[in-house]
Amino acid sequence: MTVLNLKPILKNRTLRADVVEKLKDAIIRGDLPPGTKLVESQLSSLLGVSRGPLREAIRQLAEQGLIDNIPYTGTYVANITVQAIRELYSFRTELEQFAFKLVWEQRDDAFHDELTLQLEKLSLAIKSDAHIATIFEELELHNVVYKHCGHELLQDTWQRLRGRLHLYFTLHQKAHNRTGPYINAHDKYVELALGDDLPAMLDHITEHMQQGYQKVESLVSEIESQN
Amino acid sequence: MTVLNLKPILKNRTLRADVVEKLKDAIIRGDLPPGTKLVESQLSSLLGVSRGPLREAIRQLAEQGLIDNIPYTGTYVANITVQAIRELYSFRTELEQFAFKLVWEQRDDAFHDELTLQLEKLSLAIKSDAHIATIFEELELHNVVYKHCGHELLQDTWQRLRGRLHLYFTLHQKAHNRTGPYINAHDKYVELALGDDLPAMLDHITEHMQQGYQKVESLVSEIESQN
DNA sequence: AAATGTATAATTGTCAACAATCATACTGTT
DNA sequence: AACAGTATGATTGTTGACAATTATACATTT
Repeated sequence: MTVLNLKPILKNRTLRADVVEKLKDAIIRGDLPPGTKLVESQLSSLLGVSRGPLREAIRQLAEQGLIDNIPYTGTYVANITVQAIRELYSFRTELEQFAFKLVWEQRDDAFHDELTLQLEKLSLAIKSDAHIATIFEELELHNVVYKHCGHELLQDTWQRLRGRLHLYFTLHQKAHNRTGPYINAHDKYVELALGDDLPAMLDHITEHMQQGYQKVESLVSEIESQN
Repeated sequence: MTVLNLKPILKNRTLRADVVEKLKDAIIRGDLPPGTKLVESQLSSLLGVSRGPLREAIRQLAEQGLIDNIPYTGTYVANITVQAIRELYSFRTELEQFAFKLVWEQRDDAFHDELTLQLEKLSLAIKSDAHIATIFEELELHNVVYKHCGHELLQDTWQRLRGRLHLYFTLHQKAHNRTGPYINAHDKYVELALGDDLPAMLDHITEHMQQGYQKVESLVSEIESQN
């Protein structure tokens, strides 16, 4: 052999998986706003793929809740509703409290280091006014906790939420040209996460999520005024 | 018009949806045991459908976690692991506690009636030794709570868990020829659910789930002994 | 005999044509 | 003019054929 073929390892090997990734990114980044109709023939030619794999990708994303499909009628980027945002934040609160209860007794050096590193990355992104990066790094910070729980079901559930959360952050950022978290919003979070007071951590999560909700609340009122 | 055409309302109108339903049922009822390889050509001819819709159905079920798909290799009914069962029960505890916190202040007559009715159905199924029906009715009982929360995200998450839970119950029943819940196991549950003591209800859920886990624990040890 | 390489068969991935359904614009009727 | 009915076009659903990949069995080499 001449060279190692790393493609199977580094790249998604099926067109379907590529399409899922690309579509998900496009939605999350706001390139395909909520409500956009996704016409199969257009999308398939745009992505250079036939309709077969595209349709399979659509099934996956529909199951993830990022798009809505109505048989014989069409596929649409999932609409944002006030209820959906509220539900996301209340559910996320429960999920993350559960995550901390699980992770608390098995926190180790790796957990400490990753959390600290991720906080630095987030701070840097905020300071640099790198809005898109800021959204990503904030989600990555919370992801550290879920990753260390050793609870696959919780992890999967979090991943499903993460996509929609990312979308809300992006839309909010686009609408107001300012990103979500303020500079010190996560300092106390990490401090408590590495401390000894679990009840205090759980309380802070409730508070943290409410603050997060406050920030996207302007998005909520805009949606409400559209009716 | 001669007669109302109710087909579009009562029936899934796409082959894909039919296949999803049929495959899900077959897995949940234990007709396709965990680990079974699902060969597309075989399944499609068995179901009288071409491979297109079948593959789309596979994407949906894979996203729901009922089957595992390895590109270019094959699709398998998801294997049961000890970890998966433990995770399911711990996660379910959190989920149902959240559900009761949500529903508590908005319980009404409909909630009361449905819960009572469902308890009767469950009791009848148990008394009649209707094992398959018993599994269904027990899940339906818990479903009443989720239905009344008005929280779609929670509801969706519960539905995803429900399939796997149903499968575990079925496998346990098949292995030991006895069904899960004992005759009075849900009496206290419903009594507390209709009462005034939320903390007591939450505590009972923890206990209830632990009892449920005890019942399928024999399934766990069997799986473990297979290694 | 064990390990390596190769050919074959089985299976999955992809595609393009065809059928079924829906939405729109148009026509005709009251 | 408003409404119902109809025809047309666009879009989704379905199918069978073809390409790419993998796994198995077999042959070859050490």
